[in-house]
Amino acid sequence: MARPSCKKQILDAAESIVIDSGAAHLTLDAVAERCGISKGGLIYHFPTKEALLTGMIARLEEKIELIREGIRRQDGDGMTNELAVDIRMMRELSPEDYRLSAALLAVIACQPDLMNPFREQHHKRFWDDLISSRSFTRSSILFFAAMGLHFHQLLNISIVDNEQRREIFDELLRLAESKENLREV
Amino acid sequence: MARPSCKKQILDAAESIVIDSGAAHLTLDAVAERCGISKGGLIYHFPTKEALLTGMIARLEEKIELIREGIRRQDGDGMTNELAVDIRMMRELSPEDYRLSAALLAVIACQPDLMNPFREQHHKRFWDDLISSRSFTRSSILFFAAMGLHFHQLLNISIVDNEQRREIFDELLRLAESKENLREV
DNA sequence: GATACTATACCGACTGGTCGGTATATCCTC
DNA sequence: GAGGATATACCGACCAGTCGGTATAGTATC
Repeated sequence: MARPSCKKQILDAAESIVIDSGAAHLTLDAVAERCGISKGGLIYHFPTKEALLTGMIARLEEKIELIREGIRRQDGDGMTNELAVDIRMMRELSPEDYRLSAALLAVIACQPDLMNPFREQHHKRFWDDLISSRSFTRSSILFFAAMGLHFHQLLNISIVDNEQRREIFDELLRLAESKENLREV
Repeated sequence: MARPSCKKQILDAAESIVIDSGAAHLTLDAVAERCGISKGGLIYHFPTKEALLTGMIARLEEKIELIREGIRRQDGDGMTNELAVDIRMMRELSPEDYRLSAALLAVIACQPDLMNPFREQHHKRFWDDLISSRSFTRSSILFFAAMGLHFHQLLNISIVDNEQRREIFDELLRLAESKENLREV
C-alpha cells in the first residue's frame, strides 16, 4: 500500500492544524487524526516531532526555491534584480500558498532552535540581495513591506482584502523594478 | 503582603518564556517557576490560562496606546498624521519593548480566537488611518514595511542590526511625514 | 520472505486546573 | 485594645487527561 503522497498529506494536515487551531495544538495525535492515519503510521514517516517540524520547514524552502526559479526562468536571464524576485515570490506565495509559512509559526512556537539554519540562509540571501545595492535603506523598505504584508496574513491579522494586497504587491514590484524611481523615493 | 507588581512579574515571565523557548512551552508550571511563585499563587492572579493570555494582550494594547498618546502629546496637536504615529510607535516598540509583542505569538499559538477583538481594533485603526488617504497603496507600503521589520525581530529572523533598523525606521518616518515625497514615490 | 506500511496498546512525564489549607493585614465590636 | 470576622495573597498536593514516544503484532505488495 505504497502511498507516495502520504508525506505530503501529513504535512498538509500539520499546516492546517497550525493555521486553524494554533501551533500549540500541533500534536502527533492531532496530525494523525486529521489526515486519517494512525499514530503509528505517522511515526513511521516522521519518527519524531522534530522530524515533522523540519519536514515542514524543508517543504517551505523547497517551494520558495521552486517559485524563485520559475520567476528567473520566466524572466529570461538578464541581469536579475533579486529584490524584485523576492517580492514576486512573496506575491506568488499569497494568498494560495501562504499556509506553507505555517511551518515558521510551528517551529518558532515548538522548537525555536530549528529556525537557526533557516535564519542563516534567509540572512545570507538578504545580504546578497540588498546590502550590496546602492540604496540599501529604500530597498529594505520594499523588502520588509512585502514581508509585513505576508506575515499579516499568516498571523491572521490581515487587514487588506485580496484586491488591495494585489495592488500593493504590484506597486512594490514596480518600485523594485524601476531603478530610477527607487533612487528618488 | 500586598505585592502590586506581582501581575507584572508574571506577565514578564510569560513573555520571556515565549521569546526564549516558544509559545508551546508557555505552561502554567513554567510561568510559575520562572517568576518564583507557586502554581497556586499564579492561578490566584490568573485563574485560567486564557486569563493569562488575555492579560498579555491587554498589556500590549495598553503599552501601544501609551506610546501613541505620548507621541501625539509631544507632537502638539496639529493635524495628526496617523501613519507617522504608527511608524514612530513601532520604532519605539523595538528593540527594547518588542518582547511585549510576544503576547501575539502566544495567543496565535495557544488560542487564536482570542485574537478577534485585537484584530478588529487593528483593522479599524488601519482603515481610519490609511484607507481615507489619497495615496492608500503607498501609505500601506510604509505601514507594512514598519510591521515587517517589527515582525522580523519578533519571529527572531531579524536580518538587520539595530543601527540599520534605526536607519530604515527614520527613512520610513521621513517618507510618511513628507506628503510631497509620498505622492511621488 | 523482505520491504513498506498500519493499527493498537502502552508508558512516564507533563498539562491545565482544583482544592484544602496557611499567613497576614484590615476592619468592626465591645 | 482584645477578640473575632473578613479579604487578600499564596502554597503545594493532587486529579484527570494529554503529550511525545516505544513496542509489537499485523497486513499488503513485490
